[in-house]
Amino acid sequence: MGRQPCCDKVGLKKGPWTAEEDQKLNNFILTNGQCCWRALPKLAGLLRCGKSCRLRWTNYLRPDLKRGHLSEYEEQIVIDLHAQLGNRWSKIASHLPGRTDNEIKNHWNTHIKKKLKKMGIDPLTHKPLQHQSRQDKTPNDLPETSLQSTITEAKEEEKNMKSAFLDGPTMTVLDYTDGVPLIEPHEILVPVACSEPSSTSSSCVSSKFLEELQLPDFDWPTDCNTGNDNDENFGLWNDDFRDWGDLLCDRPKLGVDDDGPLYSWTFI
DNA sequence: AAATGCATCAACCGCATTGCG
DNA sequence: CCGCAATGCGGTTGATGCATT
Repeated sequence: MGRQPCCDKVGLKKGPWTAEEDQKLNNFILTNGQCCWRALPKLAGLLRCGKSCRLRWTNYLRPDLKRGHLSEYEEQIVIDLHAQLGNRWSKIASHLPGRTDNEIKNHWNTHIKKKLKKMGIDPLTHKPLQHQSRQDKTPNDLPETSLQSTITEAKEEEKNMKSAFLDGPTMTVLDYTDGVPLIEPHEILVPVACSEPSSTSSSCVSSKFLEELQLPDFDWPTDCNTGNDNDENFGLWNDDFRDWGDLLCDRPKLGVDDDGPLYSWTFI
């Protein structure tokens, strides 16, 4: 016996919503508020299932929704949060007022993923692609019996990475969620080098890190280090290393969720 | 101008989680 | 504590429009 369908689908409409349906849903919710989604279609005179109505409302009709593409600033927040939370889109969306989980998920898959790959960063792990050759293997590529040794190898590799980064930025991987490392803010260690804490020259710091990391050759966007939060074109490294104090002890807090405070951080 | 490929995003599907009796 | 219903969430699909050949 299979699972019961979420709603009686016989006679229910599917596919794109019409303007008339939108109006009915909108009017009903604005008049009555969001109540039981399952009963709503009938009450609002819609031939849709409750789930479909909820989705349409949360992703499209809600009056507080922002329209248009995510700004560079929002994109940076998404990247930071994804590094900490993984594919928990609703959690990520909760930190971006007016944006929906669906919208962020779509934007991630169509834009940010490509952007990160282009920059030599694995969008899944947020690590430089150079270190991903082994991890790129899917479980299907490996015999089941090698699982334990794979874990050991992964740990070994993590250790090696730490050593490799000894003179550069160091990150301790505490845990993984959906293949994404979770780190604590205090675990992000950056060497005191090159720049005075008060220095505004983030490019100096970043370029030194890049040299030391010996990343594969690729063209870094020229607008990566404009060092101006108001700059529409600021890139991944923008301002993140302007103030060493921030990195070493007091990273900007994005918010708080069930798991504790969320901090903005950038992996180099 | 037509065919094809690609990118985008709204919407669907099914599993997970939550709340309630 | 258990079972069921309702809701939430993330992965995936498919329609659409634009770009390229």
